[in-house]
Amino acid sequence: MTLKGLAEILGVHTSTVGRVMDPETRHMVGEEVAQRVLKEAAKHGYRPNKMAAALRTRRSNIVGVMLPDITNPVFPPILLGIEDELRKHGYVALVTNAGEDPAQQRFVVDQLLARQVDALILATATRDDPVIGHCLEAGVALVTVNRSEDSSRVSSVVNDEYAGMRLAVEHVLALGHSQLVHLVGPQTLSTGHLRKEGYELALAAHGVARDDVLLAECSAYTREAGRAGCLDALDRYPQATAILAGNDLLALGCYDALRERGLRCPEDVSVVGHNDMPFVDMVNPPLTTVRIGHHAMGVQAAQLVLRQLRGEGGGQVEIRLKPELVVRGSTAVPRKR
Amino acid sequence: MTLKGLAEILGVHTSTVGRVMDPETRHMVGEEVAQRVLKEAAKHGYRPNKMAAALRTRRSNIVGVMLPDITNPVFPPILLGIEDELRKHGYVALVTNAGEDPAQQRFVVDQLLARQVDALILATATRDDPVIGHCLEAGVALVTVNRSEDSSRVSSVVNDEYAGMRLAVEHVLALGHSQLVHLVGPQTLSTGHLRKEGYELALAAHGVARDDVLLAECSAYTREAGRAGCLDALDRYPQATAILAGNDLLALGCYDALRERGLRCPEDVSVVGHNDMPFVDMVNPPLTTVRIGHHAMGVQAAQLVLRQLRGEGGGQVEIRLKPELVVRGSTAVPRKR
DNA sequence: CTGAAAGCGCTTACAG
DNA sequence: CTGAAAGCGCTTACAG
Repeated sequence: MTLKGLAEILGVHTSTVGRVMDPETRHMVGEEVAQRVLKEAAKHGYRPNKMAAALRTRRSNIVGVMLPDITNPVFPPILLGIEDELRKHGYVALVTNAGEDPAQQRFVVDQLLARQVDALILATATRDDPVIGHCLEAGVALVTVNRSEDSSRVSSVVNDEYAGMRLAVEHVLALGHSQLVHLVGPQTLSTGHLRKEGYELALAAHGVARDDVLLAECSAYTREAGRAGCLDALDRYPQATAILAGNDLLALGCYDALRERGLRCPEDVSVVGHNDMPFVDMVNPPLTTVRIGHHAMGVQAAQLVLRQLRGEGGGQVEIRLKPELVVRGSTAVPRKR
Repeated sequence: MTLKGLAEILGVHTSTVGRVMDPETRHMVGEEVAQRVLKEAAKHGYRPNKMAAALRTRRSNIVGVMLPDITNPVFPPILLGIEDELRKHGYVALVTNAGEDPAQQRFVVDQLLARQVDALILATATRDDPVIGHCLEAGVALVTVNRSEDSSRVSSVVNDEYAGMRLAVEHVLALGHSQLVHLVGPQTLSTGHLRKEGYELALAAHGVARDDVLLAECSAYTREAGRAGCLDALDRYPQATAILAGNDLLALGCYDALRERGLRCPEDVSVVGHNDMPFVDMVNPPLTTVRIGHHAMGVQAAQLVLRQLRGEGGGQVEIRLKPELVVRGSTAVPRKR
């Protein structure tokens, strides 16, 4: 059933029916006519075609969301936050998984743009992201979530990574550890980079000598990469008693590596994660980690992009959420040596 | 940039440009003209407006996907499977979280329909689902994934729940357990209902007396409900040595409950889950569970709905995937009593 | 308060 | 091989 169809049945003009269907313009129509229209529409289960409306108004009320991997447990809560907030304002999210490959991401962005999204929320940003340039050229409203670019050409909502790493460092220092290794996440990502800097900054603030700032690289935020990175760290720094992992997935990989080497956590080595993703309180041992407000991050990202759409500019901003330390069983006083 | 804009620049008719843009009709246009059009389009970064095309052709190439809760780790892999398959065929998924409330789900379905989705994949189905009736009335292509209705008015892709429960039952029986409790999931859902039946059937097949078919109900598939259900089971059946949980979340709730009661798993009580969701191999103890092919389920659901869209009817079907038992540390020989 | 008309950006049957 | 025209279902400036 269409506007035209209803109009014919009712013997009025389509524009009259159209005005009744929109609460904003309903008052322009006589009360009696409006009631007849409404009744007839309900009778036929009339559902306005939003695509046609979008074509006409050049507003789809759709926000595209690009994720690197929905299977990574940090993203569902972010997505939930985005959706909750968008829905409140009459928007929907068009979510797609694009992986980490820029070519594929570009393709996905083009798909989203071809579908006339009003704005884009990217959870895929790298520190120097060619895809973002592409989006900017297209002139869509744009916000980055969870990760940010180094340049500030686009607004973002992120965790305060320095603060998070400082919490982790101070926790193990307070326990009495002096030989810490940071399992560094991908340096192409702001999270990996800033956590590394945060680690170095926190150690410096506590007067730790440069030579005692131990690092081991992980190629990706995966359990497997964490295992490899941890094995490497154990080889190179046998003196280490605490591992600060770049995220929880890496921390779980550490568990694998420690088990392989016959080391116990936390008796031999303490481990701290990052994210507090679901169920890390159930692993063995329960993971001490830095909790990031992923849902809130999604909400803020949606609000930010909506503000852009309303033209409430105010320039590029970066919104940083404060993380929180969650102490569980994977950290303890260091072993005697 | 639009077709019209390009046509004006090139001095040809919009329909000519349109024909060039579509690979299917490109051959209708002279080689030389086609090349000029393509070059000009590339130069302006022309991106066809799919909404306009959808309006005209009455085909959006969008499939709506409704999930109860993206935060539940079983859904991301399903979603990934759906997206992978849809993308191959030029479709995109419009994913929304709707929770378990039918009124909210109805609202969400209406949103999706208003956005002109060609088809719907529901991961929210209940055994008798009013929302499905609503979808059917609207006349969209429709498939149910992971869960199914009791009536067979709609095609579905599900796990073979009887087979899964039989694997679980035979595993603990083989270990020597004789007093099993099944932590029953919600009976409004096909998964909860069929796993319960599968449990009863498997026990019957092994000649277990009716009085030894122990059950405890859980109100939802959550860790908290699993804890409550397990506590209840421990009170009512102190003789039980093995718990077969309706899903992994319930199984994790059992871990909480057992810990509260000072019982060890698997020494005092064995626990089997269902789903093999991510990271249950890392909990303490690693969970023995029934692995369900969620990604494959998503792929099949997408294929099925695409087949419907192509008009390859063949009536309503139910595709059942075979589960697989994954034995880990949460099951062992029963304690001496 | 209501109607007539134009147009959003495409696609496609019909001509030539 | 190319063009002219109609129309998908809306919205909205303009009349009356």
